[in-house]
Amino acid sequence: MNEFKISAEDFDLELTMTCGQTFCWHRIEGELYGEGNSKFYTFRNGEPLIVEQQDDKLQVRTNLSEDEVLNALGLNEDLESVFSGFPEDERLEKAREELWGLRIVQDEFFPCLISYLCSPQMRIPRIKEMHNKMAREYGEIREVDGNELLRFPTQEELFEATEEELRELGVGYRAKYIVETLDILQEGFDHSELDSMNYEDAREHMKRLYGVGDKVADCVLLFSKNFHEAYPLDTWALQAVEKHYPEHHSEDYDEASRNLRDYFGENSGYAQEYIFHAARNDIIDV
DNA sequence: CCCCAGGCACCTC
DNA sequence: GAGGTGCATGGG
Repeated sequence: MNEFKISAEDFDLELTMTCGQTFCWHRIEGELYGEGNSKFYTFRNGEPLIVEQQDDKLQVRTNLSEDEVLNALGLNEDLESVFSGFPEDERLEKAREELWGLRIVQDEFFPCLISYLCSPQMRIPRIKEMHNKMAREYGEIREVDGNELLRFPTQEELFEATEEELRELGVGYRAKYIVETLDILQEGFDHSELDSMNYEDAREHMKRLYGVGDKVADCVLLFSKNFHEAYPLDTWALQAVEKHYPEHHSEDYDEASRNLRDYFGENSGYAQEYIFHAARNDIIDV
């Protein structure tokens, strides 16, 4: 594997990996949502990618290109200009101070989708457990530098899983979401078609997948398809909106989503991440 | 034992 | 299209 450094200003690797947006990255030595070192890995196109932060540089081991690494970590984005595009906003400003360096990753579509299919009525650490169990059972354990790295299964590999087997892994009623969605994917659902769509069409297209509603569609579009205007509205996010942005709140998902995208603009997904994480960490109250 | 968790599909009306 | 309901599993 190649080894190189890339500059990573305005970037907090630890925060980005552990804030709950991604289930596709893993901590080497330790649990992702627990204690451990500050070295993380994932796979892209079956290639391992290992990253460690050293101040404002990243130490990288991979055969992927530097561009692919930058893209995976959301580093090909100027964080300052993302924030300068937001309206003046007290809570966002506070979240910015506390969480500066948090970036939106770009995971691979398939593992991202399957993780979020598991997310309904589930706590974040347990979604991660499910992701890891599927990786162990249907993916690959690859040894790199004496570490056992988990590669999530490909679409074809996971297609072999039955609903019953998945239930035995503990994913509950979400097993049906996974097998039904895999059928639709195998029948020719091509996620690259999303790339040429506008956001609202893309969200509707995503909802053709079984188990994908507005919220899951938004997460997958935001964290794997570069739709930074997507503003995932889960129970936390919606509570925060109701309390702090009552003028944008609505019980209707589409309406609230439109209000928030109108208010925060083309990078409203970044606003969501900062506000969501701040709310969950008592930086701003809900 | 009860409650709820980063919702969703499906059924009424 | 709006509103109600069942859903697997584990932890508080």
